[in-house]
Amino acid sequence: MIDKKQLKKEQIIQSALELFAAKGFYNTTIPDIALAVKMSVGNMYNYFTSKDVLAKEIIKYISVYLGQKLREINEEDISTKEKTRKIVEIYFKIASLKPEMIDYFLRIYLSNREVFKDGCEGMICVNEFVTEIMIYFEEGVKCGDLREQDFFSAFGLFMGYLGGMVFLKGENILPRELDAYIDDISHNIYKALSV
Amino acid sequence: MIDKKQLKKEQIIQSALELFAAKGFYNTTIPDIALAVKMSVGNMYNYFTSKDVLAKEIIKYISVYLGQKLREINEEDISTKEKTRKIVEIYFKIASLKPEMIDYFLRIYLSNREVFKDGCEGMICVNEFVTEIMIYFEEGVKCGDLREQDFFSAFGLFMGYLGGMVFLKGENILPRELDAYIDDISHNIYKALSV
Amino acid sequence: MIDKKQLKKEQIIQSALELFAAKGFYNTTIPDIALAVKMSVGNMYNYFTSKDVLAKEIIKYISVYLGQKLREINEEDISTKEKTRKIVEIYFKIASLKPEMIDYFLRIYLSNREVFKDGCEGMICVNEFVTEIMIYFEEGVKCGDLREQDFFSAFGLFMGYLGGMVFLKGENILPRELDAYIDDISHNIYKALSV
Amino acid sequence: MIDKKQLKKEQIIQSALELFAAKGFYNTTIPDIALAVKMSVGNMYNYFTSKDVLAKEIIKYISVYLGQKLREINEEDISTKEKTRKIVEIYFKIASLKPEMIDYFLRIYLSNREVFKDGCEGMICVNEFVTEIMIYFEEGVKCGDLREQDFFSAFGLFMGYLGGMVFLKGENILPRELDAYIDDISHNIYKALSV
DNA sequence: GATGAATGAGCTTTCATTCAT
DNA sequence: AATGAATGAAAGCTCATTCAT
Repeated sequence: MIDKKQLKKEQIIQSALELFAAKGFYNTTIPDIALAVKMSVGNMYNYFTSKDVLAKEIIKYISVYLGQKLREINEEDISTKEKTRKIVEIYFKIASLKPEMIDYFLRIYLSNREVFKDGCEGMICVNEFVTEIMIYFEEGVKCGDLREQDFFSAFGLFMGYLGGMVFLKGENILPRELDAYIDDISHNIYKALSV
Repeated sequence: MIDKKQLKKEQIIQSALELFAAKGFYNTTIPDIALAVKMSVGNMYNYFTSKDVLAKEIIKYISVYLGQKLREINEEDISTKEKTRKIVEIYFKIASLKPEMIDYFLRIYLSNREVFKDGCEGMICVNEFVTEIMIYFEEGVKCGDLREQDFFSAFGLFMGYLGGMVFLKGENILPRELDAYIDDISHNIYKALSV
Repeated sequence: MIDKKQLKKEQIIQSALELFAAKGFYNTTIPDIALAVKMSVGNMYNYFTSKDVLAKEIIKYISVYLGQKLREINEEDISTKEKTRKIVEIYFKIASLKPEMIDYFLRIYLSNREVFKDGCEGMICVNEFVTEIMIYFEEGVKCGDLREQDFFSAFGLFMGYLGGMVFLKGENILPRELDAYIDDISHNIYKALSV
Repeated sequence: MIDKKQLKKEQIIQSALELFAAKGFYNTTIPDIALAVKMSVGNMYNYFTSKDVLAKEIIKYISVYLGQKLREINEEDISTKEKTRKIVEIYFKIASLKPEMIDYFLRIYLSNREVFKDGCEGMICVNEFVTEIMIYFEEGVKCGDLREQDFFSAFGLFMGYLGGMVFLKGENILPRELDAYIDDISHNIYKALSV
């Protein structure tokens, strides 16, 4: 019983995620989502008390997903340089295979402050994801690979860079596929952060 | 006479820019803007044929403004390293003094594709700005300071990084002022891009 | 359930028909209609996707209604002369008892081309009605009562004449009631069309 | 001086007539008309105190024009039968050469009661035109060609028929040109009205 | 849990008319 | 006479949310 409800919830999250990422938060209506999940509009509200709440649950869902992927890399016994590359790889892989996730992160979560204002202050809703980047960075520093510096500067570099590239890709501005940039980008990042 | 109309237009652009950046495109209404310019709703449409058109004029206005600032740096007779630092400085300075400009760029222009779809394809509406970054990069390569690589990879690094930092600042996540990061960031960028 | 929705739809059609006929298409607002049906504005759009669509459904509704009345006359086993008179009679009867129908036909449907342009090309939306006039005419020709001539010439005479009279009545120009003209008019029409 | 103003007025009437006939009363704006006359919106109001007043002046202008054409026929020394034909001919000729006039009559004047309600009661604004039809009819009766009957019945036949044909033509429903129907129609009308 | 009709506030846009110049 | 910026009321339509069933 309880599992069934959880399952429905995740179906809604997945469909809403795709629609929000594709059309934007304000251009996606609850009826749109209900249609996609093949559920009545009214019933949607038995699972999420409002559109905003749904949006917040989605970003948490994404954070957990991405955090999990990063954790797997962090747990590997490889050099910081290799980790750096693997993170770039997985980020671009997700951007290719599940573009709605990265898109949601960049275009919905980062850009609609008013929606996430209450309940996602600071990094509450992307906690799992940020934590893994933090671990990557701190371990890199600890083992002497990375230069000690303000974490946020490193975080901004890493995430801003990757996000920027996905943005450019989304605008059809990049002349090549994302994968083609993996070498350049991981090289640049490691070069910037290393001692 | 003709000047007066142009002046009013710029007043609208400035007010709308602030409101859009502060509250988002869909949460800013034409009546909101009209109120801010002390003008009737109907009269707004004598200056801009639609809300979308206004949004597009704003991004062009910003692009010209930022482009001009960057051009001044590009025209200085200084090393690439110094230019890199000056660009970071000016970007953060604008983000502090006219935060609505960078916010508009990041949260309105980059995130509401549907609004800018027609008329701002590719980089049409941010042309002036991008061009200057391109000049910075190509001259850096030419004089042997920067490593030759795909421009977009370099562009993504530079702009993604700076944008990311402003985002973090906007979320009140950064423990220090933006200025405090200038050293780290310009160092990181130059290190990443240099030969 | 399904019947209930259909019923509401017809209530809207009836109320809108009356309002459009009385005040014109552009002077009747959706709020006006909603008020008349005691329904919220928003809910109106659960029944008709736009004001134009509503207008088109109304003309089809009228066409079916009038067509049905004419079919009953066509199916009677009487002379063409008698049929002619009965058609004039029923037309004037409807113009008296349900004046909104004829008014809608003459003043809304015929006069607002732009509204009916898409979806009511040619005679699509008044098909049932025109068909019966065609049957009346062709049978009259076949049995030797009516002169063979271009159908549209006969149609224009019949419908233009009746419409013209209702117009004059509507303008309070006619000195007598419509019924008082039945003899003259059916005589004139039959005289004009007969061999 | 006074002539110049009168001239401008007629230019406005002509342009407005075309626009109203083509796009309808409510879809033609004062700016539209001003543009067509190459005059400022504000100045329009020095010639006509309101859009409604303009519409009324136009119908009077048309009535005078059509009345004049009919008077010429009425003054000819020909049989009623020939007059009937000539009236049909001139009506169709105008419908071909100056379609905006007949269209205005049928689609603007007859269909937008609310606009002409005050100031064009009864037949005030189409007086010249109706008068000539009346003269045609009464002279026809006097000389023994036409059957004595209620004038409005005859008027409705004549005008309803001709208007109906032009309507059908306007809807692209008629398979042939209007001229091709002149024989049939004048025959039908004369047959209907003659003794 | 499930349905979808119902609500109503709110949005963008239009336009006849006015008025300062 | 002439201009066209300015006004502001009102329109069509949307949509998050509620609620009777």
